[in-house]
Amino acid sequence: MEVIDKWVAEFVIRRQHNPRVSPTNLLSALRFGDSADCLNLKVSSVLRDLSDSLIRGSVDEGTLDLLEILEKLLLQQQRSVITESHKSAYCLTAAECTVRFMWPLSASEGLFTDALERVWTKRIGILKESGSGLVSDELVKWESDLNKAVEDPEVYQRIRESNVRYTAVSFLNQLLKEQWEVLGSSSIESVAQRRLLKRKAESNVEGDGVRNREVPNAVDESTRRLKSDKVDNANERLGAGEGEDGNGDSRDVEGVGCLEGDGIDKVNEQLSADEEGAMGAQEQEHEPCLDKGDEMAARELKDYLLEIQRQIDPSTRQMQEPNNATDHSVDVTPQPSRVNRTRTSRQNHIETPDNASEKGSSSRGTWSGRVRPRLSTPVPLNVTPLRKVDSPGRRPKKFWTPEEVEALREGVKEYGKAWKEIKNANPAVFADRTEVDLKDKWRNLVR
DNA sequence: GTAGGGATATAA
DNA sequence: TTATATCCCTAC
Repeated sequence: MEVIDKWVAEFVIRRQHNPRVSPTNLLSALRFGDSADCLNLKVSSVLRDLSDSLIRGSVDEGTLDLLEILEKLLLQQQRSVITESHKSAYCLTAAECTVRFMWPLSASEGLFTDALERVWTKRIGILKESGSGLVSDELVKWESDLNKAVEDPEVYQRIRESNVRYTAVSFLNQLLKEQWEVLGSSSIESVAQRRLLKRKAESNVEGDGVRNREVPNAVDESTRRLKSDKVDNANERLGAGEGEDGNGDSRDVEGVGCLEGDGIDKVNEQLSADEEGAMGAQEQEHEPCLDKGDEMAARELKDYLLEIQRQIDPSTRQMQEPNNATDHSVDVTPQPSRVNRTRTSRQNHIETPDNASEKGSSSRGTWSGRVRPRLSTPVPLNVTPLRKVDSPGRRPKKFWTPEEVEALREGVKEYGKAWKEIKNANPAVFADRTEVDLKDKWRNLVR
């Protein structure tokens, strides 16, 4: 069952931000060891935490912790070269952790010198002693400039007015994109894709008896690696899309990368493309290696996860709503089998309560071409709420984006605490914010 | 229009 | 239970 445990953990960690699931806690709860075969899982966990931090708009010393942990994990994976995006993300995040305390007009006031000591002298001092690859020339230059800022008001002002946060977020996003691509698709999704491809191939054989011979695609390769890994449990590796040299196949990355793109929808696109051809010869050769029981269990687990997610997780449903303010939202809505849907319905489909219930009703039939495990239909409780929960008069909670925070800081610098003027000066940025929101946020920022 | 306290939701 | 972020209400 250990294999299935890992598949589920990997799948849950890699899916869209879920405030109910902490990747770190999940790994701890499932009590995976520190063996090398769990490294990909741990890397996924750190990337998920980083991604969640960015979704929350957090670029802080917790981000530095995650970047340091990521470096250690990558080194354990024998990836001896730390990428430039990793170095730059760390450098700019460290800078942001200091610059954020530069709001007083001079270095002698506020918490700037405290932050300088905490982040650069202590934290980065330890990094230097350990010979960390995160200590770059850029980092050393920033350290020098920030130390100069303590004595030189001009340097202080120059750094104070720079938009470090934006650059830090850009590098963090770049780092996440690169690392997710290296990890490739999750094990469960790889097996699910392969199963669907196989079914399609079988139907082609039954239909016309002619098979096109085609070079096995990245999905096949992922599955092959997964299956061979299963045979050799001691060396089992997750992240089936990763190549032997750590560089994922480009087609795999683009078509099957499951997180920061369109998730499962991209998987379907990959399937769509592959379905135009037929299964390659190697596909047949590898088939006997995978235990049927595990294969079916993996598929059922995936179905369960998606269904449970859709049925009981309001936060996820909110993520799936169109026009969500969060750019990072990923559509993980289970798509009906291509056999049962048209291209236009897929391309033009917009999630609404009506068609959501329509999907619910279809759960009694087949999904992805097979019988889906039944879940009892949730019955709304007919009780009087003890207190209001998001009453009609209350706006939905909307977290501040880095752009809004930056605009607010700039506004305070220019107009002081004239919230109305700040809002009017940035009508586009603060379109969804009242002047009271600005005041509340500023109160929160200076706490 | 702004400040401050309270209510609510969520994560640790 | 506590801390934090966001939203709401009300006094000035």
